Amino acid sequence: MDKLARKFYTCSDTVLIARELLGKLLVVPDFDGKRVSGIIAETEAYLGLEDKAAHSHLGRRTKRTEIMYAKGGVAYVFFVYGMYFQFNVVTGDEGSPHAILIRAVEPCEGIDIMRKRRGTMPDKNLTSGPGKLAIAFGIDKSFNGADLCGERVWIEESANQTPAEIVCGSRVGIDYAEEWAEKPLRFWLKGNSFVSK
DNA sequence: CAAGTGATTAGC
DNA sequence: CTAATCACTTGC
Repeated sequence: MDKLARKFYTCSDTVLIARELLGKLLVVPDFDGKRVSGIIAETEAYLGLEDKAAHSHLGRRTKRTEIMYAKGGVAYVFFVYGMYFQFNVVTGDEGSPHAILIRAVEPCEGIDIMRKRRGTMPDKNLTSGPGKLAIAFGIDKSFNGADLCGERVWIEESANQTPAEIVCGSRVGIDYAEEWAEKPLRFWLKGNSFVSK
């Protein structure tokens, strides 16, 4: 399967891309070249300047948020709560700081590697949250800025994509964002058991 | 339900 | 410089 092309990330609306990412395959080859992959089951859109929940709200530009201003199709990885990395996809044109947080995936290839990284626990719990999937995929700060058209991490069409209904709701963990906290910018595959709680 | 954990940020 | 906060997870 081919990697999604640059224009997928730059030539449409962030909210639309957040929906389209569902059902696609997130792929990270490990050092052996062995693939670790999962079907994207849950995403959240963060909309640049106006979104009070976004790190780039009001054009805030710091060392951390700098990569959000890059051209779409690169990774934005940040560290939070002293323990967890969050994997985001930057979208839009250069200078437009939009991003999509990948909140959950359904393990596909390399499940043994994921189990090893996450330790003993039910498979249902391997990648059912943004911090968990970063651990399972071995995503850390060094992935920040990685080109999704490169060799480090990418997204491709899923071969046996079973059509599923997409539903939306409010985003989680952003109670500080006032009226933006309730906007329906979180999307997931209906009934998928890997969607975070 | 609450603690843990440390980078990041805003505010002196 | 210091202190508060945080796009979460786990274990009590």
